[in-house]
Amino acid sequence: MTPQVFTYSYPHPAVTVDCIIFGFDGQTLRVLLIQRAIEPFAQSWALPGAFLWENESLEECASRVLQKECNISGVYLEQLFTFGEPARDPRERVLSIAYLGLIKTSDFELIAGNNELRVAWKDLSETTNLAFDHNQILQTALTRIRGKIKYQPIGFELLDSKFTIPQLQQLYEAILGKNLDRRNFRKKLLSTKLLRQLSEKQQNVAHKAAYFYEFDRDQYLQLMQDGIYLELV
Amino acid sequence: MTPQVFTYSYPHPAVTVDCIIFGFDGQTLRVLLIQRAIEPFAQSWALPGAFLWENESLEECASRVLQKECNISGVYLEQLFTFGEPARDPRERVLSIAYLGLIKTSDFELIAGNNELRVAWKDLSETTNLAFDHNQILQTALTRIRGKIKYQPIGFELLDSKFTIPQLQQLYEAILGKNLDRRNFRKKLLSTKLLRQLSEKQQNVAHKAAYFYEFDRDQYLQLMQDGIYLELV
DNA sequence: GCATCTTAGTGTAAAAAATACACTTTAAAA
DNA sequence: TTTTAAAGTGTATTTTTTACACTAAGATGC
Repeated sequence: MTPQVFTYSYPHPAVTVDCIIFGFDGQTLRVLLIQRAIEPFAQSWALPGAFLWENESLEECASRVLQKECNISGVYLEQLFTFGEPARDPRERVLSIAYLGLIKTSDFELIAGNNELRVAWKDLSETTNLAFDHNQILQTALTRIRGKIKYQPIGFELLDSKFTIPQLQQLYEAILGKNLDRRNFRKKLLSTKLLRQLSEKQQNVAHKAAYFYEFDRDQYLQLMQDGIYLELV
Repeated sequence: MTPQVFTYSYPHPAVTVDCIIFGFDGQTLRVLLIQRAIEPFAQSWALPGAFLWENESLEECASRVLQKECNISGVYLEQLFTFGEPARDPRERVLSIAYLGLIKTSDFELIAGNNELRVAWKDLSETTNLAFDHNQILQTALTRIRGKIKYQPIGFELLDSKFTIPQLQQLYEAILGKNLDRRNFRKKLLSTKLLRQLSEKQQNVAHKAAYFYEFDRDQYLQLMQDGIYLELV
C-alpha cells in the first residue's frame, strides 16, 4: 500500500482547528488542555486540536476534536480567531482556527484520545509554556469571554440548570477576576427578567439556604428578537 | 518548463484572504468591490481577495491584495472572521480569512489589477448578488463595525485629519443607519477628551462655519493604558 | 436546646449619566 | 439687507449606577 499523496498546483497551508474550552466547577475557571504524546512539543500541554478534514466544516472539526481527544460532545462553540503567523508551527505552515466553548466541568468525564497522554482541567496559573502559540490563543480567549459575559448570557452554560444567585455571582467574579457588590449584582440580573425563581432551596448548607433559579431561554430569545441590548454586569 | 506542483501527505485546503473595506466620502458609507475577470463568477462583483502565499502572514496577504487589486496601501486592517463552509467555492475547498478596514474614499485613486475588470466603491444597496459567500461576509462586517464604533474610536480613520463635529456625526449616522441628537452627540464626544479643537473654521460654506477638530491619539493611548472603557454613542 | 457561625436576602439615598428639547449665531447667496 | 441653512449652546427630567448595614435562616458544636 503506497502512501496517499495530495497534489496542488500552488502551495496550500495546513489547517488545524484548536479548541479553547473553559470549564467552571462552582469555584474557579479552568481551561481544558491535553498533554501531547508526539512531536513537536511532545510532553507539552496544549489546546486540543486537529487537522481539518476535506469535507467537514470548521465547527464539525472542532466538535470532532473535543469528542476524540477529550470525550466531550454537544458543546456550543463560537469561532474565536485565526492564527496564521508563518512560523507558528515548526513543521510547516499551519493555520489554526480557534473555537471557544464554555462548559461545566462536572458534565463530562475526560478521556484522552490516542495521540494524547492526558487530558485535564488546568488552573489559569498552570498554563505557562503551552505548545505552539497556544498561550496567545488562551489570552485572546480570556479577553473575549471577559468582554462578552458583560452583555450576553453566556455564563449560564457554565452552571447547572438550577443555580443560585450567589453561584452565578461566583462565576462572574471568577471570569472577570474581581469582586462584585452582592446587592447590586442581584438587582441588575433580576431586572433583566432572564431569571425565573423556583420554590426549591439549597439543602444541607450550614447557613441560610439560597433559592434556586432557572435561566429563561424563551424570554432571552424574545429580548434578542426585540433587539434589546443587555447589560448584565 | 514543467508546471510546479506542491505535494502533501494529507489534504490541505486552499486559503484566501478577502478584504472588506468600507469607505466614507463625507456623506455615505460605501464598500470596495472588484469585478471579476475570470471564472468562477466572471463578471460578478466580489470582495478583493487572493490566495495566501507560503511565507506571508495573513495581514501581509491582505495588504498585498489591496495594493495589487485596488492600488490601496497603508490601511489599518483587523481580522473579521474565517469562512470555511466546504462548498463555499465551486472549484475546491477554499477557506477565506476576511479582513476589515475603514478608509476615506478621497485618499486613494482606485486602479484595478490584472485579474479584475474594475474596482469601485459601491453603495450598500448595490451589493446584492456578490460572488461566493461575499454577501455573508459583508453582513458580518457591517454587524462588526456597528457594534465596534460605539466604544472604539475607529470612525476617525474615515475622516480627514481635521474634521468638524457635524461631519463626525454624519459618519456615525451613516454607519449606524439612524439619526442622533446633535447636542447630545457633541456633549458625549467632547466629554471623552479625544477631540482637540483647532482655531480654524470651515470656509465657503453657505451657513455658519463649523470649527475643525483633531483626534487626540496620545490621549486615546493614555486612556487605553489606563483601562478606561469608552462609550462614544 | 441554645449559642455560634456562616451566608442569603433586602432598601435607600446620593451621584452620575442619558435623554429630550428651542433659540441664537454666523456665513454666503439672492 | 434679507433670506437661507446649518452651527452652536444649556437645562430640567428621568434613568442608571453606586455605595453601604442590618436581619433571617440553616447547620454545627457545646
